[in-house]
Formats: sequence, structure tokens, C-alpha cells
Amino acid sequence: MARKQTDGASRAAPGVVTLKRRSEFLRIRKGARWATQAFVLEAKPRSDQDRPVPAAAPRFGFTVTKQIGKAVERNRIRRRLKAAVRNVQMDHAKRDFDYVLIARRPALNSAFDALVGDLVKALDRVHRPAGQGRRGRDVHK
RNA sequence: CCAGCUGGCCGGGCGGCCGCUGCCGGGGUUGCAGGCUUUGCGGCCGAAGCACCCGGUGGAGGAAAGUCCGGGCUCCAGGGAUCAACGGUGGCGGCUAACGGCCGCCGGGGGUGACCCCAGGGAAAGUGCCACAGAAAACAGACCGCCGGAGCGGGGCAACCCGCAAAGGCAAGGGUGAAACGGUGCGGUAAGAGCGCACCGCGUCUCCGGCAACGGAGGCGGCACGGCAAACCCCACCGGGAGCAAGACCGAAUAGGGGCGGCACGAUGCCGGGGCGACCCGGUAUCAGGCGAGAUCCAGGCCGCCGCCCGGGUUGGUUGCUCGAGGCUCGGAGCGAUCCGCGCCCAAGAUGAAUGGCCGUCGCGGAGGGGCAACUCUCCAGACAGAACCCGGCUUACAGGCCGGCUGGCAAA
RNA sequence: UGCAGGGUGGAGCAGUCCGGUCAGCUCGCGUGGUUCAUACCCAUGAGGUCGCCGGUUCGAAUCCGGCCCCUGCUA
Repeated sequence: MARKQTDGASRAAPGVVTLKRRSEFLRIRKGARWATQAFVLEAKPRSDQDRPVPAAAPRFGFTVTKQIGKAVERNRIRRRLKAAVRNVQMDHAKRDFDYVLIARRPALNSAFDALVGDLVKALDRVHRPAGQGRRGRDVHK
């Protein structure tokens, strides 16, 4: 509740590079995964074959299925997740990784600060070597 | 003032930090692309492309929704006419590009009223259905009943009285049903009945008003016409199919397909070639034949046509893509929908899909508290919902608010 | 995005075209019987706003219109 001093601002953050191909989404499904109340994060290092440009920035894909809500709610969820990614990607994401965020219903109304916190934690867990923290399930509020 | 009806409109404002996207202008050193040069490394050029940087500017809805109608646009079906089949619409007149939409009017129903609702053509063209109940459910018919009284029985001296009751007449009353072959009243009668009369309803004819739906008046008929067409149907009118994932271009890749079956592969003339020759091959013309979407016809076209099966490839980019039955002001015509004229304006174009994320503040609404009051404090609420080629409608969802008109009641003047 | 099909007891389905007799079938469930006991079997019973809201009709699961949901197909 003490978000007054932040003034809602974030430091200069570049735009988010998004995934566009269905094949890219399918590839990342096989990577590391971490779930929170508001979303599921999947991550996988970019393979050397499909690298048109040398790794300049991390790439993110967003999945919001029809079961979650109507179009207005789905759009809002995708924008909030995108804004959260924009706030943290410089400090917590790896530039040679691809990520996919699968939205869940609470992403619509949960506090934005909590969403950002979850994302930082999820990014951290997903970068650990395989076998530790894989398929984890988050239990905090 | 209270209660209500109705038409139109709005769908928070301002600000801060950080972002997305279209367009315009400037830069564009390094990078990509382009041009020139070199055997090559490399070098140079210009600022006309992209990335990137800076500045400016535009950026969701009244329903963007549901996809229920009508169009534009694109491709496909070879053109036209008539019919059939199928689907849709359904009072009349108008508006419109068109509509199943809108406006006005008519008819019916509801409401004290403003006003609201109605798929509202045809049931004497035909077919079909009307369960249960009821006597009877559709050219009528008669259960109880009413009248009638041949005759029979009993009583009485008799007149006569009491009881039973056939033929025949009737459809008023009872009862059933959603619906019972006009309704109410008076006359009439043995009892009754449109049997007669009045009014209402119905049918029909004439006249008047109206473009019409229809309304009004009068005459006649004497009831003969039940309901259902959102049952088949009849009548009138309308309708080819698919849809921007339509379609076009560039690039990549694969293929320039294969097999089976059916029907038809005919006749004549001319030309050329081959052959000793019968004849063969090719071209061309006419006729015949065949072929496209259910049939027929007309004009015209094509020369093989039709059916089934198997195999292979692409899921990149550009375009279509936003100036259009477009919006606004003013004036005019019309009751109105709408139309006309002048002027002004350009108003989202994304494509794993932009138009936002976080926050502050003001104003508005509701509840509670303090204060005589102006006012002030706290809490809560702020909906439905996101363009996907574009328009015109319909339907559905929606917190709160603004403006106008009207009706009923109460009070005052 | 465009287009088809379907919603009936707990489950799977009839009935809808041609409206009353209509709400039925199989499995499942309850009770009783049979058996030492269970299953099978026999008898019996409960359970349905016919997806929702209107309209047409005397009468609607059925006919008509509008919404909601599910499934499938579509470069």
C-alpha cells in the first residue's frame, strides 16, 4: 500500500520484443516452467539455428486463452503482463532466452506490484539449472 | 409537488512518469540494403529505402457484440427469357441503393390518460386437424328437457280429477367444452323458432369521402358462412453461389501429373504428303453428334465430355485497406421518415493483432457524522464492453447523467 | 473469420417432420425377495423447469421469433 513514493513510474525501459510464430511457442513449451497465481512462465535458451540477428534482447510471447474471459479482459491482462515485463526485463531477463507467459484469471485484478514481484521471482527460478525448481508450484499470496 | 409516458443526447475532465502504432519533417556517424570501382581484400558515392535517433501530429464503440436481414466490393457458375423446385416477405401509402428497416395513416387489442402492443393477405379453390368431456364438433344433430296427447289404469252417479304414456312438434332452459349453427329485448305460440319487429353483429348492393387500406349513410337479405394457414396450400412480390482466410502480385518449394470406368470418336467435299494400287496420315469446310446449373426455348460458343480414385507442394511478404449511400454548420421542401442547395472538414488502419501500464487530483452520485447556515470530514460506487474489408438496419447488454415534449392527481392563484 | 449440428431424470438416447392419447427406453439409484453372503435374477419405487424468455393455438418437448451454452468444420 506504500506505493506513493514510486509514483507508478519506471525508469527508461525499451519495448518488448514479442514472439510471433506458432512454432516458436511450441518449442518453448519444452523448456523450464514456473507457475504463480497470475501466470505460468516458460523459458528456453534460444537455439543457434534460428537466430536471424545475434541475441540483442530477450523475447517474450503471451498466451491468453479464451477460457479466461471476454475480449476486453483478455486484452487488459495481456497489457498488464507486457507492462510488468517491460519493468523488469533489463535487470532479470537473459538476452539469449525466449520466454512465454500463459495468463491466468487473477492477472486481471491483482495488484500490479505483486505481479511484478512474482515475475522477478519466476524469472529467477526459471534460470536455475534443470532438475531444480522445475515444474515448481508457487504458494505465496 | 407527486406519479407516469415519450423523443433526443452524453458515456468522465485535467495532470505526471514510462510505452505501442500510422503519417509528416529533420538526422542517418557505425549496421543492413543500393550504385560505382577492384582479380580480390577493400575503397568511394549520394541521402532516394530499412533499422535507429529527434520533433510534430492522429489513434476504439453506442453498441465495435450477436451474426439475424439488406447492400457495396471480389471471385466463381458462359449470355438471355419463361417455367418448375426451394427459401423469404405479407394491412395501405410513402422514404431508401436495398431491406424482414424507418415514417405517416387504417383496422384490432390494452390503459382514466399521455401512450403502448399486433407475422395484420386468402378459410363460399381444395386437402387436413379439432384430443378429453359432451347427445352432438361441422351439408348437422337431440341426452335431460318443453309441448302434445292416440290410448291405458284408478277414483267418482256425473261433470271431472289423479297417474302412466305412443305418434308427432320444438330447440327456449340444463349440462360438456377453447368453441354448440347469430346476441339482447318485446311480440308471438300448445311449446317454440328471424316466425315478426327494434337495436347490435354478419352478408350483399348502391351512393358519398379517401391515391389506397378503410370509413360513413341508405336499401335489401333473414342467418345461409365455427376455429386453425407461426398445418399443407392459394395469391402477390423478392431472391444465382461463395465470401477479404474473397481476390491480385512477388518470392520459395513441388508438380507441369498418373490410373480406372462410361458415352462419343461418324459422313461428305477440298488441299497437301506417302503408296503401283485398294488405301493411309495431316489440315480445313459443312452436316450430324456431344458438352455447361432442374426443364424448355432463343442467340451464340467449344471439340472430346462426364464420373471416381491416387500422388505432390505452400502456410512468408506486399496489396486489397480505408474518401465513403462520409461527417458538421446554415438555409429550404415535407406532419414525418427523408430529400435538395451553399460552405467547411478528413476522422484508427492493427495483422501472435497497436489505440496502453501505474498514479495523483477535480467534478458528479449514494450513505453516515459535525455545524443555525454557507460549508466540511469519512466510506462506497463509476456500467456494458475492444475495430479485424466497408456501409444501412435489427436484436441483445448497460452504472450514472443532461435536455425537450406530454398525461393523470393534489395544492395555490 | 465464416459456416454447420445439438441441448429431454445421475449417464447414454427415443419422441419433434404430422401439436392433445407423451413424457418413454437401457444402464445406474433406493426398498423388499432369493442366497450362508455377494453378483445374476424377480418384484416394486423415487427421480425430468424437455437450455432460457416471449408469441401463435383451446392446448407447445413439438410450430415461430429472440437470447444462452456445447461440439465439429473452415487458408
